[in-house]
Amino acid sequence: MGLESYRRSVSESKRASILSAGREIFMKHGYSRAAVSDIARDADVSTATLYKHFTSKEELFITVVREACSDIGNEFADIDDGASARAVMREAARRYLTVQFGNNVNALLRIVIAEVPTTPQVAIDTYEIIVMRRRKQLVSMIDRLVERNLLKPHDTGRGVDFIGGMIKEAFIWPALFDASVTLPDNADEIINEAIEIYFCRYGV
Amino acid sequence: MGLESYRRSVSESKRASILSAGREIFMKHGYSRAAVSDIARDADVSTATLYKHFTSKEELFITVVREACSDIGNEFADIDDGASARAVMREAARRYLTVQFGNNVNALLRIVIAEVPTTPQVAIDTYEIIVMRRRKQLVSMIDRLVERNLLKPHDTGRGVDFIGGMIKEAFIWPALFDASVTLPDNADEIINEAIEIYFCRYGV
Amino acid sequence: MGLESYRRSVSESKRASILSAGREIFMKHGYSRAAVSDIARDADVSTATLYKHFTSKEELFITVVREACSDIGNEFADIDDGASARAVMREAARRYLTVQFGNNVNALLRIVIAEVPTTPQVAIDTYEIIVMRRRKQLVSMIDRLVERNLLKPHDTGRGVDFIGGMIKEAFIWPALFDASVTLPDNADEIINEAIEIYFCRYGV
Amino acid sequence: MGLESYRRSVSESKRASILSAGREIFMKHGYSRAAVSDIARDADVSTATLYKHFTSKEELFITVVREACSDIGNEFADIDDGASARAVMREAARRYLTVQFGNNVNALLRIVIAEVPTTPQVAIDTYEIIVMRRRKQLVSMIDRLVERNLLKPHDTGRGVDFIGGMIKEAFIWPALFDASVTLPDNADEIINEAIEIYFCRYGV
DNA sequence: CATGAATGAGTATTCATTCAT
DNA sequence: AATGAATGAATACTCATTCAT
Repeated sequence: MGLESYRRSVSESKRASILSAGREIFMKHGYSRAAVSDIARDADVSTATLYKHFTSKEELFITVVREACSDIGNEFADIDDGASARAVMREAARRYLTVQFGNNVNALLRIVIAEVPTTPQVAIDTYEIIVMRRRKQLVSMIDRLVERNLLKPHDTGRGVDFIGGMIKEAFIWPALFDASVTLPDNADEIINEAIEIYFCRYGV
Repeated sequence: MGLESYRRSVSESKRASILSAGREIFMKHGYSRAAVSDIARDADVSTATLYKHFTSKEELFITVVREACSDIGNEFADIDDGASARAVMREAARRYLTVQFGNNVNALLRIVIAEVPTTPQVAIDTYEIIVMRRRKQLVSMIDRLVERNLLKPHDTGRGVDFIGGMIKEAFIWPALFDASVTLPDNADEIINEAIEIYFCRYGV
Repeated sequence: MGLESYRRSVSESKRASILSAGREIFMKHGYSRAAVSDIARDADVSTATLYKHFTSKEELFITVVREACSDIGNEFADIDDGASARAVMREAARRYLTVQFGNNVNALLRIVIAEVPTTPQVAIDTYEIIVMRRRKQLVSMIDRLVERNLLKPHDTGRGVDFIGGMIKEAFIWPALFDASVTLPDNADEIINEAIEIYFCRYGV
Repeated sequence: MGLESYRRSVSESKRASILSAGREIFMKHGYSRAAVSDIARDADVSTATLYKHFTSKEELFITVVREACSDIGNEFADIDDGASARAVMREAARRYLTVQFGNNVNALLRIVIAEVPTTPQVAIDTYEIIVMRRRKQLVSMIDRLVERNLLKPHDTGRGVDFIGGMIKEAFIWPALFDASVTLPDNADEIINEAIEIYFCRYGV
């Protein structure tokens, strides 16, 4: 029993180090140019062991992406929903960007997008997590603002798309094309203006 | 002389067919998985001929991207700038999306983004064309609406980013992750609402 | 442990067969026309395995040359240094030629010389082994003859060059230009005359 | 007639410039790595024209070698044969080395040697010119010294081989393995000592 | 369970030679 | 006669995956 659990924990730790090495290598070189043998080396396991844990490079990649995305969507969980509407939305935007840039999600997005022609499902799944899961959280957040009569009743799903689009255009889109792009200094200013636009239309 | 011009025309036509085949293959398989030999075969030339025209796979790819982008930015040229502000903006949005989906620019964007880690300059250049060149056209378009007193004076550059972001979020972003995505039926509806939001804030 | 040593022995044997096949192919076709894939085939390994053992064609070639030269310089070790001066020198000349023709060193020299413009260091290194290492042995051999008062004191380094040159001119030089040249029947006669010349000048 | 001779002269000049370019490129890169198209470019002709003059790369190479060797053997023609034996031999050695190093014959020799496995006849022919033709001249030169009773009667052919070997060992052999080797400063000293050795044995 | 050696199926690129004009 | 575009065959090297121990 003890032996078995020891083995399992060793195995788990190997799996984790493979995933970590995989994440690093995939981010650095993209999918095609990432070499499985490099990942195995960096994870201090043999390629055979790697293949015991993941049946193919593709599966490894998918798992890396999933793990990397696992936190996404929870970043809005504990936002103070008693605050002013503007404060709630500002906080949401900040957390969104913090996760996106802090976890280097952009680098992963790039690779996922790159693999659309060859493994379309990965990209679709990732979109589901990266965009739709967050969207759901944000929609219910906005819905609560409507309930509190801080916003007019409106199509809040579409509303989230609109304000999300404004934020993405300013911060994510440039970062997608240039790995060296970081959050600009005037981020708050842009966020605030986007929120004002939103309130112009949907504020009470 | 006749010989020379004959040769040039043959050569031009080969070059064109290489570019066309390259475009197709790159779009279908992405950069890394596209085989130069496949491109040559589809273009009905030998690989050696291909290499006479383009010194490397990378150069071929860059040229494909450039040609595909050559029209971009001109799509707004002849918009009737005497029309109503809403009409002008609606027309611009439509043309933007028509070019984007009609020329399958999204597929190229995917590949360009994929190559950010290995050939960053290509992505940066492409961003310049795809985003900045259009942005400039759109900004001067909006500026004219301001001049005509149809919009309040405002930071029109940032304005273009905002409305562009709203449009992209709804149409381009999903298409980036899923090659089968097309323009939805309710496109006009979304476009109109985005424009209304814009007018709420910046309309007279 | 058993596994490891088994693996090592398999690996060693593959390495050896690659070197042997490489030597044969290089000798038959020269460096440029030797195909790595042919070497792999003859060695009964895949090209990938070959590249596990040697990182490039060049490295394989260098190793082939080194192995082929590994004996060189030792051929004079156990010459009876109590014999007459003429006998000692005759024996040295014979052994020199035996190694040179027996191991087909001439064929390797050809290839090394061929690669002077592209990989100069290989040739310089090989010269060091083929010429200088032997020279050192021979010089100390002659020095002992001087010590024994069988030869007058003289610049023995230059002396070795002179007698070596006479031998090479007669046997090696023609073999360098014609792969079918072998040791002629009257070799001894020529060797003896060269030695006589030497004694005329440097004998007591 | 005038037209025809004009054409012939143009053709001759093209041929000459191909040979000259070929010589340069072959010397710089060796045979295998020399590109026919580069030679054509440097000679300012099309590849097709090149192939009108020479049916193959090999034939071009052979011709280059032949032309480069055409002067060889004549360098001893006008040596003052009334001078002292030592002076005659010293002068011959000097001229030999001047031609060898001045015309960069060593570089050509390298390539010829390199091609022994693939085109053996070229090397054999070249050996005939480089070694045997000169040998004949030198033998008759030595014979005259014997006639003049400045040297004892002896096998002058073998004698030339011996003294030639001593010279080659000191100067040519190192240059063969290292393109940067030039004639050393103490060349005369070595030449003189070789000649002394010769006189020890064959002088009157 | 873990290994690392082995592989087969690719891939980009080059070059001597030919051929239509 | 001269051209230069075109080619087919070749070649060094890579990598995801498997398998004997």
